Amino acid sequence: MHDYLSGLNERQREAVLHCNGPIMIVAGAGSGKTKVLTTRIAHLMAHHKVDSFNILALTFTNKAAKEMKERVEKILHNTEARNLYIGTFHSVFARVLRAEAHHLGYPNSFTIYDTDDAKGVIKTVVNELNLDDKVYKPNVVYNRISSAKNALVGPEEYARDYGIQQEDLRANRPAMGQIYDAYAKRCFKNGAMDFDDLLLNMYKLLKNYPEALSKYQRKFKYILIDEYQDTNPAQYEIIKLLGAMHENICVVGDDAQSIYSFRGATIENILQFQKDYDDVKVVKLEQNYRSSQNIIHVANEVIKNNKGQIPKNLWTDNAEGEKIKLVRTASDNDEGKFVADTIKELKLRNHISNKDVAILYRTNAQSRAFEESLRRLAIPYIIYGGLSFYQRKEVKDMVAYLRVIANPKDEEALKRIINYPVRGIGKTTIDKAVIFANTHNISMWEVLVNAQQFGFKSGTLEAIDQFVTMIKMFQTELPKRNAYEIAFAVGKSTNLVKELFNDKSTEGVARYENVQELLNSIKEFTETPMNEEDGEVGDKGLGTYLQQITLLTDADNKDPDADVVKLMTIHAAKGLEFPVVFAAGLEETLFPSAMSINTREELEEERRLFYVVITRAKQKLYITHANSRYRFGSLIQNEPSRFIEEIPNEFLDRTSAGGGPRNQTGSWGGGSAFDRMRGGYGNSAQEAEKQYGAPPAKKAATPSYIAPKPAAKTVEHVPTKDFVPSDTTNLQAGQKVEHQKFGFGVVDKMEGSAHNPIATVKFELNGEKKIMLNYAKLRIVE
DNA sequence: CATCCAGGCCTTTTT
DNA sequence: GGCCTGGATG
Repeated sequence: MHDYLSGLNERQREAVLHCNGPIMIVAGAGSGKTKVLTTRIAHLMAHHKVDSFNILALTFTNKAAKEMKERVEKILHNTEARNLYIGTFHSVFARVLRAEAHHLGYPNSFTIYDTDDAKGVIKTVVNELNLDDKVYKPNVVYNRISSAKNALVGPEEYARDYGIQQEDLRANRPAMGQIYDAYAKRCFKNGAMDFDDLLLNMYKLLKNYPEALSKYQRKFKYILIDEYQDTNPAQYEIIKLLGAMHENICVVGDDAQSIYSFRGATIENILQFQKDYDDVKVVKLEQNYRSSQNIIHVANEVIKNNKGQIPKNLWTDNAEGEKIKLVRTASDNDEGKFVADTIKELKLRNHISNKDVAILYRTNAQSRAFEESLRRLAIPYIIYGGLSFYQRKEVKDMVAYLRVIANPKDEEALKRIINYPVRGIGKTTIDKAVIFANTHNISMWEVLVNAQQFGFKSGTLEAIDQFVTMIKMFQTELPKRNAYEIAFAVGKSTNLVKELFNDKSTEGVARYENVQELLNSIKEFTETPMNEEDGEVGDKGLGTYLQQITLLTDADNKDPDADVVKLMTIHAAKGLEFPVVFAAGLEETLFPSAMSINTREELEEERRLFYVVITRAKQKLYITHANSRYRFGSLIQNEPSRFIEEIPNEFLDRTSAGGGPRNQTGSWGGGSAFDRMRGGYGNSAQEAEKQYGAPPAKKAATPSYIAPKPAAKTVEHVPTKDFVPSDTTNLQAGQKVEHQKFGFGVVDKMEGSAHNPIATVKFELNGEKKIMLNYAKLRIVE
């Protein structure tokens, strides 16, 4: 008997001990599924002597993957776990595709486009197809293409599908298929895959290249999948192909926690799994080890309102616990204050640490009020979500250089840096280069390399030549140097780092620090040992690094153990647990979202989301909602969420804060926070000021005695019919000139350098203007 | 060619 | 309330 088995309950042990054949573990919230998964992996290795190289575990987030790996290591007391293939679908497939790229015609240093890059490509092709970008908004198009890919519908299938055509026609977007096709072709030409391509191409690889299929089928003898309820059809088909040889597939999921249908996830996968294999073992984990009885009761009551679930009965041995506190506040700011005050109270009286607390909400925009109130009480916090470190402008700029060096076909990256820092290759030149590239069916990079054949002006040509020479220089260094050395050299010779260093504004300093941090991260990457395998390009090279960082999220850079209050969306909180949870913004139109109340399916997903947030809490759960809040800059009134009514009254402890009548303070911490906040609508601002001090200075309002600056209206001038700009190199004071917009005038004086001459012109209709001759077009009249 | 500002548009949720 | 885009301007 292995001692790691002793901590398991009967069902859990059953799931761990089952070795060969398909198994589905229906794991309720907090029922120890990670424990089961990790123990199962450990058991396969320790007991069944399965080689760690032959186990594949797919997770939903990098965080989950990392945790799983660490826990297996802990159980086994050795470093064998390092060889496991554990990662997100996206990162594991990226790794495979890197090794097999040649089959699909991609370079193995293919770029992975994040959402912004992808939308950039969409903008480009919509433009090139002369379509209206108001109709074909990048967001809309991106989502449509993404859904298609997640359902394994390629551009050809898309064009052929009658139903899809009808949908697009009805939506007044008949050219969607055309855009999809152009987009896919452009990405391929750029040597780039978007997130969804990682799935789609993985599927194509396994489907169309039997030798690749059998290679990975033989490699992955055991496959485990976490958060199975959130997989989409593409992922499903890939798993089916990969597992077809051994059928040792273990999926773990909870239909009640399926919250990613907007990403193409479908619960169907759970039902289909049982149909696809004859002898699926099903194990239900129903005992919850996380939460108090009250919390579990409430969760069960809520989810009961959904139709058609896998029947299960989540129960717990834990203590009854406290009631759920339901708190109404007057405004979103009061909600913030209430939460911050309560946290302070809990720390004081209940010895709760910052890190025990999470504030969870439906939309990222809700974080603002909490940030402000936490800052006022000096409670340290961290926000998950929002921009990943690698999506910040300055970091992305630097990364774009590296991308171009690793994959010069990457047009998005190329466009980003070709004139950054400014080197005189402007929009006109870029547009021209792209058009040349399209008409000659070569990459933009190739146009630049052969620029002299395309008739650029000599100045531009020189700038292009310098740029090309620099990139080429780095490319020759590529085989000899590691990612860090290259990155460091890029920072130096582009002056990028220096430029940021010289910017002493607050943001400038932050930007400089971010780039330094980027360099550190690259260094760390090059110094961390990594398991390499035959046939893999897994090296310390730049390409590997770049592919990896695109798949990192914001959460991956944060220390999960830091003693800070955590703020995040409910989606981001999936799989996590906290002693104290604030579920905020339980209001109609916000939660459930106004976008998701039109069909039963949508509403049920919102309810599952509510279920998820409830079951994150171990001991204390607060549900808050505000009477009114700011949205899009204007104040709106919200009814309490319909989900609140689904909680039986006996589990609730109702209170209001920051206005309205006060009921009872309940059994928690004396309620002094409420006493201080009984301000009500009218004076809550003043009350707050007394408590917290004056709010941070707002931008000073324009004093009323200063008249608003009258906009200097330009008197319209219609240029002479055959307006042709003159050569103004030798323009002298006293000459009469015509300006396209300002009309006729006389040159008053000449200043500026020969490089950048500036003429002061007195116009007949528009007064005196300084005209930069390099840019403005003047016709010399006499 | 680059920068600044006004006005439009937005918000689900994420690898 | 904040971000991005596009037009005006030097």
